[in-house]
Formats: sequence, structure tokens, C-alpha cells
Amino acid sequence: MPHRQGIMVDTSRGGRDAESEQSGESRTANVVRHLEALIFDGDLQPGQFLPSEGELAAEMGVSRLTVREGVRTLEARGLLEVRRGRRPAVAHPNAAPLSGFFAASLRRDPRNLLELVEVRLALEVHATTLAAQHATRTALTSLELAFDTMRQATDEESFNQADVRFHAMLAAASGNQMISFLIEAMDEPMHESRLRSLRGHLARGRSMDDIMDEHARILAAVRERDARAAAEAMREHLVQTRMDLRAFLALPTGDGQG
Amino acid sequence: MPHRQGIMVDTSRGGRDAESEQSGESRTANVVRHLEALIFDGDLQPGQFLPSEGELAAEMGVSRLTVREGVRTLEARGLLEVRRGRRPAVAHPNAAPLSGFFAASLRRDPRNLLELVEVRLALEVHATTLAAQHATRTALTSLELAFDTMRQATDEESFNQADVRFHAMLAAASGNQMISFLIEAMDEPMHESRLRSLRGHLARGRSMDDIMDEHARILAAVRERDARAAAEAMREHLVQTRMDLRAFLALPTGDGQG
DNA sequence: GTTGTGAACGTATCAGATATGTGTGAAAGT
DNA sequence: ACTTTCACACATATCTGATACGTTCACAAC
Repeated sequence: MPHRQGIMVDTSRGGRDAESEQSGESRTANVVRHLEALIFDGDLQPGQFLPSEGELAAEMGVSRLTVREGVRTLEARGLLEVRRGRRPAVAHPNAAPLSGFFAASLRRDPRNLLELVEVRLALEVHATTLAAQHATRTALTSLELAFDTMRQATDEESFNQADVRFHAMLAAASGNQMISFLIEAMDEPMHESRLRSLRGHLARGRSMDDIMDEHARILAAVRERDARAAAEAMREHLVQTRMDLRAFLALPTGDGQG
Repeated sequence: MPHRQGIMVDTSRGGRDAESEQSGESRTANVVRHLEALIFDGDLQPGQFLPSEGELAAEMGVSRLTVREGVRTLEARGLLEVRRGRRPAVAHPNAAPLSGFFAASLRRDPRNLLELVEVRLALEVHATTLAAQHATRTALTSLELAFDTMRQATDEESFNQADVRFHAMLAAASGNQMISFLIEAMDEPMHESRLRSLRGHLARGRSMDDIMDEHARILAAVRERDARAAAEAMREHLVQTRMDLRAFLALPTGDGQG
């Protein structure tokens, strides 16, 4: 009989089956599995609430503290949304865990930026192929809207924002949510590098019109449903962007800067 | 002055600057940021230990409970390794968070499997390009070794294992750790689907030799450093695999099965 | 009908214990 | 001298019992 103390009676209820509890693991791990079961196999839809910490603790025969640790774990994994005063809610699928991973990778070693750029290139090129094949009419409209916003942008920051949106809409047009999440997850961590890329772009003696042309070519090919041309246009655009970033990294000012 | 209770004195030490604590956020959030700072900006290398929970609690003027919640969060993000009886250690970079994300996505909705396959295709094709361009001699040797292991495999399970290893070695040969992590992270969640894909493959009237041929073509192109051919060979292989999987999903037996 | 308000509930956090795993150095045995 | 054993200091895992404060909702007051 493993660690029991005080008046912790085991008779929490009449017929509790002990099968679902692995005694080799920690109680918190058991709580995590229990919560996962509630989320995945229970009939809880995203946004719906779990029992309160106290109820969960009573159900599982552990203290509230242990429940809290399990809840924290699943919150960090993006499966639960915890807000003070409210019961824990099943989270809508979201890219936060991915975002955290990429951000952490960059903070650990800024050189990972170039690796991330490669990942992005691979994903976006494929997303463009899929978008040309499957994009719905509304998705196309959103894409065109984002393109127009880019064209009307005046300052660097709003241009960047519109650029991010264009790429996000393109990913969304692919119809593949996993790809969308991955690309979205890279946006935040790579925000800084975008501005740098832009500076490197200018340093290479290229203009904003070049960038707009590249995007125009992508948009046109997607609109014409020419998957091969669209993918190629995106690849060329991203290769240029990669060169822009390298140009910035080679700049005298941008050398030692993390 | 926000919630203070009991004898919680604020004079934890002489000159503590309160700037690093956002009073708008929860204490746990502050702890998380503090720990992140230790991990990223401190001089702690992976494998090294943080102060004990008690010490951290004293340093930050919070209870051990609050520290524990923060530690749990970072553990779930793959940044800390916690083992009973030992102080928390900085984790080596690892793909666990990605793996958790993909696994959760699949458990939430098995239809995400086809989306994951697309992601895998995009990443592996690009990884193959990079591998053909940059693979070191030792990486090539590992790849050949994995290929030989595949050829000698007798049963389904060991073949699959060798197959996974081949693709992992190829990703490693790309020299891009981020891509490696992503592909590695998909291995576990997609393990089941691999077996199904294999069954679908046979159901389509194709043989194991076909699979070996596809891999042989990839290996040969990478060895000859023909990036375009290598990428194309990988794409064809993965398109076949995708069709295998679809074939399985269309099988009478494999229809309702999650 | 609208608006305020308080009780009920829920989480956030603290304090203080106990149980048990880990590592270390001293004591014991060879 | 070398190894093994064991006790002890330390660290985490978990429990109990409180307090503080955010959320919600029903009900009363206007």
C-alpha cells in the first residue's frame, strides 16, 4: 500500500475501479491521464467546462493541489483554458504550444532562425500548392483583400502586418489547419526577423515593388489554379526573403545583434 | 497594495527591484518568467540544475506551491526536467512538446491524420533537398545503414522501425535540427497509421519491393548529391504512401476504426 | 425593465506537515 | 586500501486547512 497518511481513507466511493490508476506513476501523472480522457474521450466540446478542482479532487481521491498540477500541465499543452474564478474549460485547438516551442528554440539559440526559415519555406510552398488546388471562393477573396491591404500600407509596421496576414490567408486557403497552425505559430517568434529581412532587402538595393510583384505573382497563380506556378512563385519569394535576411545578418550593424 | 496576508513580509532581501514583477499578472506567471530568464539568460547549460523549489520560493517571495506550478508549466513546455528527489534541471532541446501537440491533434480528431501527412510530405521533401546538398559523410553512412536494415527486416514491425529510422536519418542529414524535431515528433503519433498504410499498400496490390525501390531511388539521388532528383523521389514515395493510407481508410475493415 | 448587490462558488495562494526518493560521506567489512 | 552499507541531509510529492479575491447569478430595489 503506497504512501497513505492521516485519515486519507481509500473508501472514496463504493465501487471505484482501480484499473485506470497506474501505481507506478505519480499521482499527478494519473490526474493528467484522467483529464486527457475527459477532454478526448468525454463528450466535452471546446469551450465547455470541466468539474471544479474540488470535484475532480474528490472524484479521483487526491488533493486539490495534485489536481491543480495536472491542470497546469494540460494548460501548458494548450488543452485547457484556466481563468481565475471559473472552472477549467476545454480549449479550442490552438497553436500556442507550437508558438511556445518555436519561441523557446529561438531564445535558446538565435542561429535557429535560419532553420526556422527553411521550415517555413517548405510549409508555405506546399501550402501554396494546396491553396491553388483547393481554395474556396471566400478564401480567395480574403487573400485578395490582404493583398490590397499590403499595397495600401504606408509605414513599415503596417506593411509587415499585412504581409503576415497575406501569408496566413494563403495558409488558410490551403484548407489544412495543421499547416495554418504551424505558420501562425512562427509569426510571433519571427516578427523581429521580418523587420530585419526588410532592412536587408533594401540593403541589397531592392525595392518594395519587388516584394509586391512577388506577391502579385503568387496571388495570380493561385487565382488561376495553377498549382505548379503558384508553388514556384512562392518558392522564389521565400528564397528572396531568405537572401534578404542573410543580407541583414551580414550587415555591419546587424552582426552581433541577437 | 495587492493581496498580502499573514506575516508575508515584503522585505525578502535588501535591494530587490520590483520592476521585474508585473503586478497585473498572477504570481505563477511571474514565476514562469523568472524561470525562463534563468533558463535562457542565465548561464545554465542543458543538464545543469536550478535552485531547489524552496530556494526559488524564498528568492521570489512566493510559496513553494506557486514555484511548483511554474515549474510544472515549464516542464510541460519541454524546458525543464523534473525528477523526484533532485533539483529541476534545464532540459536538452527536445521534440516532446511538438509530439504532444501532434498527438493531441490526432486524438481530438483522427481526420487530422491526412493533414499531418501533408505536413510530413512538405517537410520531408524539403529535408531531402537539403540532405542532398549538405549531407556529411557520416550522415550518409547512417542513412545507408538504415537502408540496409530495412532490406533485412523480416516482420512488419521491424520493417516499420527501420523505415522510421531511414526517414529520421534523412532528416538528420539535412543538418536542420528543427526539421528533424518536427519529423521525429510525428513518428509516435503516426505509428499506428504507418501500419495501416502498409496494409493499404498491399491492398492496392503493390509489394514490399516497390517500397524498397522508392527508398533506393531516394538514397541514390542523395548520394549523388542530385537535390532535384532526390526531392522528386521523396515526393513520389510520399505520394504513394498517402495513397496507401487512403486505400486503407477506404477498406471495409478500416472504415469506422479511429 | 433595468440595475445594483450579495451570497455561493471557484480559483489563487499561503502555511505547515508528512512520506518518500536521491546523493553523500562516514562507518563497517573485506 | 578498497568496497559495501547505512544513516542523514536534502529535495520533491502530496496532504490538510485556511484566507483572499475573481465570477456568476438570482433577487431585490428602483
